[in-house]
Amino acid sequence: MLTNAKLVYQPHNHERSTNAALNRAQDICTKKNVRLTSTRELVLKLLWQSRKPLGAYQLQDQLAAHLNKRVAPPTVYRAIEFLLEMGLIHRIPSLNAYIGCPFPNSEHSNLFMICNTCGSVAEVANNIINGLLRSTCDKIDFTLQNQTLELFGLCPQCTDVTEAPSHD
Amino acid sequence: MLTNAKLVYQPHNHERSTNAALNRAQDICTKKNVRLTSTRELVLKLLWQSRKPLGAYQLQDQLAAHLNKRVAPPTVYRAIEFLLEMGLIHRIPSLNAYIGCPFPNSEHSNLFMICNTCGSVAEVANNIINGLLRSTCDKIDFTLQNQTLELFGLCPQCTDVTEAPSHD
DNA sequence: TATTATTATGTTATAACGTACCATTTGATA
DNA sequence: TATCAAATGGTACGTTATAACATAATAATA
Repeated sequence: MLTNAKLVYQPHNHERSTNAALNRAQDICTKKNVRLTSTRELVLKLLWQSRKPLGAYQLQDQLAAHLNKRVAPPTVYRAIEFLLEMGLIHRIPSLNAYIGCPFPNSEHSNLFMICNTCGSVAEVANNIINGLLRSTCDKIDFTLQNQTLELFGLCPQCTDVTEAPSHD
Repeated sequence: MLTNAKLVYQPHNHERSTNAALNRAQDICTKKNVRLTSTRELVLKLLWQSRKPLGAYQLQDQLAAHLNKRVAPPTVYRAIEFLLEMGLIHRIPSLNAYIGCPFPNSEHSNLFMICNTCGSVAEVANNIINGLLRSTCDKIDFTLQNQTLELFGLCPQCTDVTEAPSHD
Protein backbone atom coordinates (compact mmCIF):
# COMPACT_ATOMS: atom_id res chain seq x y z
CA MET A 1 0.00 0.00 0.00
CA LEU A 2 1.39 3.34 -1.09
CA THR A 3 0.41 6.32 1.02
CA ASN A 4 1.55 9.76 2.04
CA ALA A 5 -0.44 9.58 5.28
CA LYS A 6 2.62 10.02 7.45
CA LEU A 7 3.75 13.08 5.57
CA VAL A 8 0.30 14.57 5.81
CA TYR A 9 -0.37 13.77 9.44
CA GLN A 10 3.03 14.10 11.04
CA PRO A 11 5.55 16.91 11.33
CA HIS A 12 8.22 16.77 8.65
CA ASN A 13 10.49 18.96 6.60
CA HIS A 14 7.90 20.45 4.33
CA GLU A 15 10.29 22.48 2.22
CA ARG A 16 12.38 19.44 1.55
CA SER A 17 9.48 17.30 0.42
CA THR A 18 8.26 20.16 -1.76
CA ASN A 19 11.64 20.42 -3.42
CA ALA A 20 11.77 16.71 -3.97
CA ALA A 21 8.37 16.86 -5.63
CA LEU A 22 9.49 19.69 -7.90
CA ASN A 23 12.57 17.75 -8.91
CA ARG A 24 10.51 14.67 -9.67
CA ALA A 25 8.16 16.84 -11.71
CA GLN A 26 11.03 18.27 -13.71
CA ASP A 27 12.33 14.78 -14.45
CA ILE A 28 8.94 13.57 -15.56
CA CYS A 29 8.47 16.53 -17.87
CA THR A 30 11.93 16.14 -19.35
CA LYS A 31 11.26 12.47 -20.05
CA LYS A 32 7.94 13.27 -21.64
CA ASN A 33 9.54 16.08 -23.62
CA VAL A 34 7.15 18.73 -22.36
CA ARG A 35 7.95 22.02 -20.69
CA LEU A 36 7.54 22.69 -17.00
CA THR A 37 7.35 26.43 -17.54
CA SER A 38 7.72 28.91 -14.71
CA THR A 39 3.97 29.38 -14.25
CA ARG A 40 3.35 25.66 -14.25
CA GLU A 41 6.15 25.06 -11.80
CA LEU A 42 4.95 27.84 -9.52
CA VAL A 43 1.43 26.44 -9.44
CA LEU A 44 2.82 23.04 -8.58
CA LYS A 45 4.99 24.57 -5.89
CA LEU A 46 2.07 26.46 -4.37
CA LEU A 47 0.04 23.26 -4.24
CA TRP A 48 2.89 21.44 -2.53
CA GLN A 49 3.52 24.20 -0.05
CA SER A 50 -0.10 24.13 1.00
CA ARG A 51 -1.08 21.47 3.46
CA LYS A 52 -4.57 21.49 2.08
CA PRO A 53 -5.95 21.34 -1.43
CA LEU A 54 -6.29 24.75 -3.07
CA GLY A 55 -9.09 26.01 -5.28
CA ALA A 56 -8.35 27.59 -8.63
CA TYR A 57 -9.07 31.07 -7.33
CA GLN A 58 -6.91 30.61 -4.28
CA LEU A 59 -4.15 29.66 -6.68
CA GLN A 60 -4.96 32.74 -8.74
CA ASP A 61 -4.49 35.00 -5.72
CA GLN A 62 -1.27 33.38 -4.63
CA LEU A 63 0.07 33.38 -8.15
CA ALA A 64 -0.72 37.06 -8.54
CA ALA A 65 1.00 37.79 -5.24
CA HIS A 66 4.14 35.94 -6.26
CA LEU A 67 4.31 37.44 -9.72
CA ASN A 68 3.28 40.93 -8.66
CA LYS A 69 0.81 41.22 -11.46
CA ARG A 70 -2.77 40.47 -12.32
CA VAL A 71 -3.40 36.85 -13.24
CA ALA A 72 -6.56 35.84 -15.08
CA PRO A 73 -8.42 32.58 -14.46
CA PRO A 74 -7.39 30.95 -17.75
CA THR A 75 -3.74 31.24 -16.74
CA VAL A 76 -4.44 29.20 -13.65
CA TYR A 77 -6.66 26.70 -15.35
CA ARG A 78 -4.12 26.15 -18.10
CA ALA A 79 -1.43 25.33 -15.60
CA ILE A 80 -3.84 23.06 -13.73
CA GLU A 81 -4.81 21.28 -16.93
CA PHE A 82 -1.18 20.66 -17.79
CA LEU A 83 -0.29 19.36 -14.35
CA LEU A 84 -3.33 17.09 -14.31
CA GLU A 85 -2.39 15.64 -17.69
CA MET A 86 1.13 14.97 -16.48
CA GLY A 87 -0.26 13.21 -13.41
CA LEU A 88 1.53 15.67 -11.13
CA ILE A 89 -1.61 16.86 -9.37
CA HIS A 90 -5.13 15.64 -8.72
CA ARG A 91 -8.48 17.31 -8.78
CA ILE A 92 -10.75 16.51 -5.85
CA PRO A 93 -14.21 16.91 -7.30
CA SER A 94 -16.15 17.24 -4.08
CA LEU A 95 -13.95 20.14 -2.99
CA ASN A 96 -13.44 21.80 -6.37
CA ALA A 97 -9.80 21.85 -5.38
CA TYR A 98 -6.42 20.59 -6.44
CA ILE A 99 -3.58 18.84 -4.67
CA GLY A 100 -0.07 17.67 -5.51
CA CYS A 101 0.23 13.98 -6.26
CA PRO A 102 2.70 12.32 -3.89
CA PHE A 103 3.57 9.43 -6.20
CA PRO A 104 3.24 10.69 -9.76
CA ASN A 105 5.32 7.85 -11.18
CA SER A 106 2.98 5.05 -10.10
CA GLU A 107 -0.27 3.88 -11.45
CA HIS A 108 -2.56 4.53 -8.57
CA SER A 109 -6.07 4.61 -7.37
CA ASN A 110 -6.85 8.21 -6.58
CA LEU A 111 -8.12 7.31 -3.15
CA PHE A 112 -8.33 10.35 -0.92
CA MET A 113 -9.00 10.62 2.78
CA ILE A 114 -10.41 14.04 3.45
CA CYS A 115 -10.67 15.34 6.99
CA ASN A 116 -14.02 16.98 7.65
CA THR A 117 -12.52 19.04 10.44
CA CYS A 118 -9.12 20.31 9.33
CA GLY A 119 -9.39 19.78 5.58
CA SER A 120 -6.22 17.73 5.26
CA VAL A 121 -6.10 15.18 2.47
CA ALA A 122 -4.03 12.00 2.43
CA GLU A 123 -3.73 9.81 -0.61
CA VAL A 124 -3.58 6.05 -0.65
CA ALA A 125 -2.91 3.58 -3.45
CA ASN A 126 -4.10 0.13 -2.54
CA ASN A 127 -3.88 -2.66 -5.09
CA ILE A 128 -6.28 -4.88 -3.23
CA ILE A 129 -8.98 -2.24 -3.35
CA ASN A 130 -8.20 -1.56 -6.98
CA GLY A 131 -8.44 -5.23 -7.83
CA LEU A 132 -11.73 -5.54 -6.04
CA LEU A 133 -13.14 -2.51 -7.81
CA ARG A 134 -12.03 -3.91 -11.13
CA SER A 135 -13.63 -7.29 -10.49
CA THR A 136 -16.83 -5.60 -9.36
CA CYS A 137 -16.89 -3.72 -12.64
CA ASP A 138 -16.20 -6.91 -14.58
CA LYS A 139 -19.21 -8.55 -12.96
CA ILE A 140 -21.57 -6.07 -14.52
CA ASP A 141 -19.56 -5.67 -17.75
CA PHE A 142 -18.49 -2.15 -16.95
CA THR A 143 -15.12 -1.27 -18.51
CA LEU A 144 -13.25 0.67 -15.86
CA GLN A 145 -11.08 3.50 -17.15
CA ASN A 146 -10.34 5.70 -14.18
CA GLN A 147 -11.65 6.56 -10.78
CA THR A 148 -11.90 9.06 -7.98
CA LEU A 149 -12.48 7.72 -4.50
CA GLU A 150 -13.21 10.24 -1.80
CA LEU A 151 -13.42 9.17 1.82
CA PHE A 152 -14.61 11.75 4.31
CA GLY A 153 -14.06 11.59 8.02
CA LEU A 154 -11.58 12.58 10.69
CA CYS A 155 -7.82 12.48 10.37
CA PRO A 156 -5.82 10.97 13.28
CA GLN A 157 -5.28 14.33 14.93
CA CYS A 158 -8.86 15.52 14.66
CA THR A 159 -10.11 12.11 15.82
CA ASP A 160 -8.06 12.45 18.99
CA VAL A 161 -9.37 15.92 19.63
CA THR A 162 -12.91 14.67 19.25
CA GLU A 163 -12.46 11.68 21.51
CA ALA A 164 -10.66 13.54 24.29
CA PRO A 165 -11.80 17.13 24.12
CA SER A 166 -9.58 19.68 25.79
CA HIS A 167 -11.35 22.06 28.11
CA ASP A 168 -9.06 25.09 28.15
CA MET B 1 -23.88 -6.96 -3.62
CA LEU B 2 -26.72 -4.50 -4.11
CA THR B 3 -26.91 -2.85 -7.51
CA ASN B 4 -29.32 -1.23 -9.92
CA ALA B 5 -27.09 -2.11 -12.88
CA LYS B 6 -29.78 -4.17 -14.59
CA LEU B 7 -32.34 -1.40 -14.28
CA VAL B 8 -29.87 1.10 -15.67
CA TYR B 9 -28.52 -0.99 -18.50
CA GLN B 10 -31.54 -2.99 -19.59
CA PRO B 11 -34.99 -2.09 -20.84
CA HIS B 12 -37.61 -2.03 -18.12
CA ASN B 13 -40.83 -0.34 -17.11
CA HIS B 14 -39.40 3.02 -16.22
CA GLU B 15 -42.66 4.57 -15.05
CA ARG B 16 -43.28 1.69 -12.71
CA SER B 17 -39.86 1.88 -11.10
CA THR B 18 -40.28 5.64 -10.75
CA ASN B 19 -43.59 5.21 -8.99
CA ALA B 20 -42.12 2.59 -6.70
CA ALA B 21 -39.35 5.00 -5.80
CA LEU B 22 -41.83 7.78 -5.06
CA ASN B 23 -43.83 5.48 -2.82
CA ARG B 24 -40.71 4.40 -0.95
CA ALA B 25 -39.81 8.06 -0.55
CA GLN B 26 -43.21 8.88 0.88
CA ASP B 27 -42.90 6.03 3.38
CA ILE B 28 -39.46 7.12 4.46
CA CYS B 29 -40.57 10.70 4.97
CA THR B 30 -43.62 9.63 6.91
CA LYS B 31 -41.49 7.48 9.17
CA LYS B 32 -39.04 10.29 9.72
CA ASN B 33 -41.90 12.69 10.31
CA VAL B 34 -40.79 15.12 7.62
CA ARG B 35 -42.77 16.49 4.71
CA LEU B 36 -42.35 15.36 1.13
CA THR B 37 -43.88 18.54 -0.27
CA SER B 38 -44.99 18.87 -3.86
CA THR B 39 -41.81 20.61 -4.98
CA ARG B 40 -39.63 18.06 -3.28
CA GLU B 41 -41.60 15.20 -4.73
CA LEU B 42 -41.52 16.71 -8.20
CA VAL B 43 -37.74 17.12 -8.07
CA LEU B 44 -37.42 13.52 -6.98
CA LYS B 45 -39.74 12.42 -9.76
CA LEU B 46 -37.79 14.36 -12.37
CA LEU B 47 -34.59 12.74 -11.22
CA TRP B 48 -36.14 9.31 -11.42
CA GLN B 49 -37.66 9.91 -14.82
CA SER B 50 -34.29 10.88 -16.20
CA ARG B 51 -31.99 8.07 -17.16
CA LYS B 52 -29.01 10.25 -16.43
CA PRO B 53 -28.10 12.47 -13.50
CA LEU B 54 -29.46 16.00 -13.82
CA GLY B 55 -27.77 19.25 -12.88
CA ALA B 56 -29.48 21.78 -10.64
CA TYR B 57 -30.20 24.10 -13.54
CA GLN B 58 -31.62 21.33 -15.67
CA LEU B 59 -33.91 20.60 -12.76
CA GLN B 60 -34.74 24.28 -12.58
CA ASP B 61 -35.85 24.32 -16.23
CA GLN B 62 -37.91 21.17 -15.93
CA LEU B 63 -39.45 22.34 -12.69
CA ALA B 64 -40.40 25.66 -14.24
CA ALA B 65 -41.93 23.87 -17.22
CA HIS B 66 -44.00 21.60 -15.00
CA LEU B 67 -45.18 24.37 -12.72
CA ASN B 68 -45.68 26.94 -15.45
CA LYS B 69 -43.89 29.61 -13.50
CA ARG B 70 -40.46 30.99 -12.84
CA VAL B 71 -38.39 28.95 -10.42
CA ALA B 72 -35.31 30.41 -8.79
CA PRO B 73 -32.14 28.45 -7.99
CA PRO B 74 -32.69 28.36 -4.21
CA THR B 75 -35.98 26.54 -4.75
CA VAL B 76 -34.14 23.79 -6.56
CA TYR B 77 -31.23 23.67 -4.16
CA ARG B 78 -33.51 23.50 -1.16
CA ALA B 79 -35.34 20.52 -2.59
CA ILE B 80 -32.01 18.90 -3.44
CA GLU B 81 -30.69 19.50 0.05
CA PHE B 82 -33.75 17.92 1.60
CA LEU B 83 -33.62 14.87 -0.63
CA LEU B 84 -29.92 14.44 0.02
CA GLU B 85 -30.47 14.58 3.76
CA MET B 86 -33.20 11.97 3.52
CA GLY B 87 -30.87 9.73 1.53
CA LEU B 88 -33.30 9.72 -1.39
CA ILE B 89 -30.85 11.10 -3.92
CA HIS B 90 -27.10 11.38 -4.36
CA ARG B 91 -24.85 14.12 -5.58
CA ILE B 92 -22.18 13.04 -8.00
CA PRO B 93 -19.43 15.58 -7.42
CA SER B 94 -17.47 15.08 -10.60
CA LEU B 95 -20.59 15.75 -12.65
CA ASN B 96 -22.14 18.45 -10.49
CA ALA B 97 -25.30 16.45 -10.88
CA TYR B 98 -27.88 14.57 -8.89
CA ILE B 99 -29.47 11.15 -9.21
CA GLY B 100 -32.15 9.15 -7.46
CA CYS B 101 -30.91 6.61 -4.96
CA PRO B 102 -32.13 3.12 -5.87
CA PHE B 103 -31.89 1.70 -2.35
CA PRO B 104 -32.53 4.52 0.10
CA ASN B 105 -33.30 2.17 2.95
CA SER B 106 -29.88 0.51 3.06
CA GLU B 107 -26.61 1.70 4.36
CA HIS B 108 -24.56 1.77 1.26
CA SER B 109 -21.31 2.74 -0.25
CA ASN B 110 -22.11 5.41 -2.78
CA LEU B 111 -20.20 3.60 -5.48
CA PHE B 112 -21.10 4.92 -8.92
CA MET B 113 -20.19 3.60 -12.33
CA ILE B 114 -20.35 6.47 -14.75
CA CYS B 115 -20.28 5.82 -18.48
CA ASN B 116 -17.93 8.19 -20.28
CA THR B 117 -19.86 7.72 -23.49
CA CYS B 118 -23.57 7.75 -22.73
CA GLY B 119 -23.53 9.33 -19.27
CA SER B 120 -25.50 6.57 -17.58
CA VAL B 121 -24.81 5.96 -13.90
CA ALA B 122 -25.26 2.68 -12.06
CA GLU B 123 -24.93 2.38 -8.32
CA VAL B 124 -23.42 -0.52 -6.43
CA ALA B 125 -23.24 -1.28 -2.74
CA ASN B 126 -20.58 -3.84 -2.00
CA ASN B 127 -19.86 -4.80 1.57
CA ILE B 128 -16.51 -6.35 0.76
CA ILE B 129 -15.29 -3.11 -0.74
CA ASN B 130 -16.73 -1.16 2.15
CA GLY B 131 -15.02 -3.41 4.65
CA LEU B 132 -11.73 -3.05 2.88
CA LEU B 133 -12.04 0.71 2.74
CA ARG B 134 -12.82 0.79 6.41
CA SER B 135 -9.86 -1.36 7.35
CA THR B 136 -7.60 0.77 5.16
CA CYS B 137 -8.78 3.81 7.05
CA ASP B 138 -8.26 2.05 10.36
CA LYS B 139 -4.66 1.33 9.43
CA ILE B 140 -3.83 5.01 9.29
CA ASP B 141 -6.20 6.01 12.09
CA PHE B 142 -8.59 7.79 9.81
CA THR B 143 -12.17 7.74 11.12
CA LEU B 144 -14.35 7.10 8.09
CA GLN B 145 -17.68 8.90 8.07
CA ASN B 146 -18.91 8.80 4.51
CA GLN B 147 -17.69 8.37 1.00
CA THR B 148 -18.19 8.99 -2.67
CA LEU B 149 -16.66 6.51 -5.08
CA GLU B 150 -16.80 7.41 -8.73
CA LEU B 151 -15.73 4.91 -11.34
CA PHE B 152 -15.51 6.15 -14.92
CA GLY B 153 -15.50 3.95 -17.96
CA LEU B 154 -17.84 2.32 -20.44
CA CYS B 155 -21.18 0.77 -19.62
CA PRO B 156 -21.96 -2.66 -21.12
CA GLN B 157 -23.73 -1.18 -24.13
CA CYS B 158 -21.08 1.39 -24.94
CA THR B 159 -18.35 -1.21 -24.44
CA ASP B 160 -19.96 -3.40 -27.09
CA VAL B 161 -20.26 -0.52 -29.52
CA THR B 162 -16.59 0.27 -29.04
CA GLU B 163 -15.44 -3.29 -29.46
CA ALA B 164 -17.52 -4.09 -32.50
CA PRO B 165 -18.12 -0.82 -34.31
CA SER B 166 -21.03 -0.80 -36.72
CA HIS B 167 -20.29 0.54 -40.19
CA ASP B 168 -23.64 1.74 -41.41
C1' DT C 1 -60.39 28.24 16.77
C1' DA C 2 -57.25 31.94 17.53
C1' DT C 3 -52.36 32.26 18.74
C1' DT C 4 -47.89 31.09 18.28
C1' DA C 5 -43.94 28.67 16.71
C1' DT C 6 -41.95 26.12 13.16
C1' DT C 7 -41.17 24.86 8.68
C1' DA C 8 -41.20 25.84 3.94
C1' DT C 9 -41.17 28.97 -0.02
C1' DG C 10 -40.34 33.31 -2.89
C1' DT C 11 -37.04 36.69 -4.50
C1' DT C 12 -32.97 39.33 -5.36
C1' DA C 13 -28.41 39.59 -5.58
C1' DT C 14 -23.95 37.74 -5.66
C1' DA C 15 -20.18 34.41 -4.77
C1' DA C 16 -17.46 30.64 -6.61
C1' DC C 17 -15.96 27.77 -10.31
C1' DG C 18 -14.85 27.14 -15.11
C1' DT C 19 -14.36 27.95 -20.35
C1' DA C 20 -14.66 30.01 -25.29
C1' DC C 21 -12.38 32.94 -28.03
C1' DC C 22 -8.97 35.77 -30.08
C1' DA C 23 -4.62 38.23 -29.98
C1' DT C 24 0.26 38.01 -28.88
C1' DT C 25 4.61 36.05 -27.52
C1' DT C 26 7.99 32.51 -26.98
C1' DG C 27 10.71 28.56 -28.27
C1' DA C 28 12.25 24.91 -31.30
C1' DT C 29 13.50 23.63 -35.92
C1' DA C 30 14.51 24.00 -40.61
C1' DT D 1 16.32 34.05 -39.56
C1' DA D 2 11.88 32.47 -41.25
C1' DT D 3 8.40 29.34 -39.88
C1' DC D 4 5.42 26.77 -37.15
C1' DA D 5 3.85 24.92 -32.87
C1' DA D 6 3.36 25.69 -28.17
C1' DA D 7 2.43 28.71 -24.50
C1' DT D 8 0.57 32.96 -22.55
C1' DG D 9 -2.40 37.26 -21.89
C1' DG D 10 -6.83 39.02 -21.52
C1' DT D 11 -11.93 39.82 -22.07
C1' DA D 12 -16.11 38.18 -21.65
C1' DC D 13 -19.28 34.95 -20.42
C1' DG D 14 -21.39 30.45 -18.91
C1' DT D 15 -22.38 27.39 -15.06
C1' DT D 16 -22.95 26.05 -10.30
C1' DA D 17 -24.15 27.36 -5.68
C1' DT D 18 -25.38 30.28 -1.60
C1' DA D 19 -26.43 34.48 1.49
C1' DA D 20 -29.88 37.25 3.15
C1' DC D 21 -34.33 38.73 3.91
C1' DA D 22 -39.39 38.69 3.20
C1' DT D 23 -43.60 35.99 2.97
C1' DA D 24 -46.62 32.07 3.31
C1' DA D 25 -48.13 27.61 4.77
C1' DT D 26 -48.39 24.15 8.26
C1' DA D 27 -48.44 22.20 12.99
C1' DA D 28 -48.82 22.57 17.90
C1' DT D 29 -51.05 24.54 21.76
C1' DA D 30 -53.81 27.35 24.60
